[in-house]
Amino acid sequence: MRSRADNSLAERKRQLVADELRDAALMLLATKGFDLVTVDDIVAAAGMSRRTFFRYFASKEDVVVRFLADTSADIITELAARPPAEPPSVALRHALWVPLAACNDHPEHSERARVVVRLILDTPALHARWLERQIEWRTELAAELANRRRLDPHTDPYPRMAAGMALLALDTVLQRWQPGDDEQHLAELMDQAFAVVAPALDAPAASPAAG
Amino acid sequence: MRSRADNSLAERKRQLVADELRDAALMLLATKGFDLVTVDDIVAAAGMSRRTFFRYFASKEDVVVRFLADTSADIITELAARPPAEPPSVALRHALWVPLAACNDHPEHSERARVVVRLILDTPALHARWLERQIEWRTELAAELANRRRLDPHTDPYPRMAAGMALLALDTVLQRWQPGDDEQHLAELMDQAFAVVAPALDAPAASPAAG
DNA sequence: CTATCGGTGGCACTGGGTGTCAAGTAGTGC
DNA sequence: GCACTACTTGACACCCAGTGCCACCGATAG
Repeated sequence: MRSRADNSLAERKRQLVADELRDAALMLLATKGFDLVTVDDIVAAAGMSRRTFFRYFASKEDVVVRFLADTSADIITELAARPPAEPPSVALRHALWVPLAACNDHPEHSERARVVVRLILDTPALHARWLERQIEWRTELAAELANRRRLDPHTDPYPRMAAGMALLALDTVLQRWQPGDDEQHLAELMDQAFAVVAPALDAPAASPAAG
Repeated sequence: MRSRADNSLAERKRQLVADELRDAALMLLATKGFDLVTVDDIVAAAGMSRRTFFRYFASKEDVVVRFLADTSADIITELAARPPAEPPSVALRHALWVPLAACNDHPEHSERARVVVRLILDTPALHARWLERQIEWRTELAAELANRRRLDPHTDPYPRMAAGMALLALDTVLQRWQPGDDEQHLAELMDQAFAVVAPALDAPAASPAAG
């Protein structure tokens, strides 16, 4: 029995089909708008059947959101790899930078990523799915933060809120991402966003009975 | 021509129909789960036609989310009514308390609100719509915060992020809302959540060139 | 050559959501 | 009583997203 994650011929063929569908979908959706493109339009452009599309993507939203989410899955492992003594704001800033750095590695990929970000932020249905995905990251980041500070994630609100603030910073950067921005400008936006939340991220542990 | 917001007989009849649909929907959805109940089930329980349901609610999600969102619409006016000299953390805490206070005014309403909150947090589709609604509040809160501090919301990330942190605090409270909690316990949760974000909310204005 | 296995397409079906139209129900003026 | 108007409702047809099912096809193993 072959694993699903190996590099066999079958697996590469699957990846090829997925890429073809994704490219056709992103091209159509970005140009014509999300709700003006049907799945039939996408599969017609990709030369495949409607049924095949749903074997590779759970929904029409999924093909868009996953394009960004896949590159963002490494933020948790990056946070876990940061030195334990590092202040939370610094560790989180490095972790959240991973997906942006991945985008900037290839300029043409970066440009398409920016267009997809715009599409997501401007389409309510996509924005909702995007936030839904962020909820998962928030939970995982919170678990890692709780582990770092030896806090109980069920009684202490800090880990979950710190993770939420970090993702809020990412959201702010994406919101302000302009067409001409290079990697350095993106880094500046990131620094500005984290400068806002850093006082809360790095604040000493609050007294539990603050009421 | 009559206004849509007046208290005419026709308007009260409309409200009656909307309440009937909402009650039937919430009862079914909360007990059987969101995706195990069809719109046909709801309208059958309410004794109305499928078409009528969609005249009163934009979607199956809408009937659930609006139940909470309607009581939460006043947070912006409350923020605008707070004294200008008040620190952002205090003003926002008071604004975000409005919907929770509205819930606690009537215990039986509060109990149903808690059940609906659970339903939303546990149903991905509903959670996504809920966050989507929060984005609107964030934008309005950000505008009000920018107005308070004489900041340009297009160049300064603070207003939008401060609004996001406040909503993050609300989310944290809702997440930790337990069956037996009275108003005082809810206030404590709120204080704990705002204690985490307060250092960022009330931090002095950062230098624009923080990169 | 055949059995099997993974991928594919066709097809029917459920369910959310919309446009349209005929019918019913008030209120108003005559 | 009658016509006119405004508003609401239900029924029907329709579009589209998403799923279950089955037949088919190509590659590979025996």
